[in-house]
Amino acid sequence: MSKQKNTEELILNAAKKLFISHGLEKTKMQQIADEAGINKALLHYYFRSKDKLFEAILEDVFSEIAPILQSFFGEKIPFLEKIGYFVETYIDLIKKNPFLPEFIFNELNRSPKRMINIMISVGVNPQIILDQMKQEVTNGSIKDFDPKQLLVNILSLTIFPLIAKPILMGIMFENDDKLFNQFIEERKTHIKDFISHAILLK
Amino acid sequence: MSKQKNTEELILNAAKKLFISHGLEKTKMQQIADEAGINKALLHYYFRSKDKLFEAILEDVFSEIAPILQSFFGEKIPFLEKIGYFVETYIDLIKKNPFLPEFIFNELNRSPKRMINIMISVGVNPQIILDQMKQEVTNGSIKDFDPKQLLVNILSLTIFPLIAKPILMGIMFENDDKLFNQFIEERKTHIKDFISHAILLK
DNA sequence: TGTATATTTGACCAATTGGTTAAACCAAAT
DNA sequence: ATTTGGTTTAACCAATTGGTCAAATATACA
Repeated sequence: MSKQKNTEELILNAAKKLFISHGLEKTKMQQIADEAGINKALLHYYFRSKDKLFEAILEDVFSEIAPILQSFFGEKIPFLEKIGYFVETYIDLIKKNPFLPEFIFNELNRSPKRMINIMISVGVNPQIILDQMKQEVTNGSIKDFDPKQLLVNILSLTIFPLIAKPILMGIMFENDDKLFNQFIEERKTHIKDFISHAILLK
Repeated sequence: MSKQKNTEELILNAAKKLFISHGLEKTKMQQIADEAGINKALLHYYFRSKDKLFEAILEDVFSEIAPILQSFFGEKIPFLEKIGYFVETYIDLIKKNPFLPEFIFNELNRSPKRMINIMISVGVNPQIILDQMKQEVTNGSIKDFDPKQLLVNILSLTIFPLIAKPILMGIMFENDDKLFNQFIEERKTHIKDFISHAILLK
């Protein structure tokens, strides 16, 4: 079977797999060709250069992440629910794509401007959620913390442990993947609890 | 002037500057030689290979960070003070060496085992601070959160914003360095406040 | 001064890598 | 069957890069 799919898709799949797990510079055009089972020149035939191919992958990856970011930054659901939902969907996304955090982080430092543009084009606009937090403060439902600090706290608590997986694994979980996964799973509720205790006015 | 210092130090300084700001693979031996004002072959004369040279820099960098980690993970000072001290010294360290987080993070993903060994050899042992937290819980001075979650929270809140500087700058601070620095400076007290509110029993 | 030892240099090498090109292949239309 | 157009391939190229080496230079020592 697998009568041979669309060659372009063959390339995209191979490139995605390798770019995400090894990054831009460590992934060689020859590797992508091998992974796709085709000739190297074909890569240049379909996509002009390595950079163009990489960019195609970037867009593809971000179209996957976009909905999560949009619901977090944009939708008008209650604040604490929003946090819980964000933590949960983000963690699940990373579980399915373990190399995503490193990939995004590397790309972010390689060309920040491009990434920021993608973020913005995908609907990331902190103003809405910042306003929402200010509202909650004047409501008297949460303590008077700087909304920007609060926003960064949420992102930190959610994203950092996944980025720092290797070091945490080595130092706190004896390199046991199961233990680490359980820890992350528990985090889904812990982060919401922790933030609730920190900001809720009794 | 500059009668020419010890050649070895010349190399180490040049290599440190370039490795830290551009990473291992993007830094070329020729660049290091140019930066040091010497011939490329001399690099191989003093340090056998690029890897050996890089390792020397790694050790150097970590000897700078070691004291901070040791006082956080090791010393027996009161818990909240410890957090405040850690946040403050860590942020100040990064302000002096802006490329350190990216450098460490990259190296961490490049060869986690080596980094973990360095960490351990430098005195990072989470058991002590975890025990300290358990103690505080049984004391009844802080709420009954899982100490591991708490530890990761502290690290996340402190380290993540510095790692994520480019994206935060672009999305929340209009790429204004001054604004961002002020935000980070305020974080020194905010993190301690935030954690206090979250874990302290009234 | 002459000689051994350590340092420095320029030229060179082999491997890797992104990219190019001319020719071969193949399916559909004439 | 032949032409035509897109597709695929093998061979090749130029640039980069970590590393080597023999010769040159400086330094110390007798």
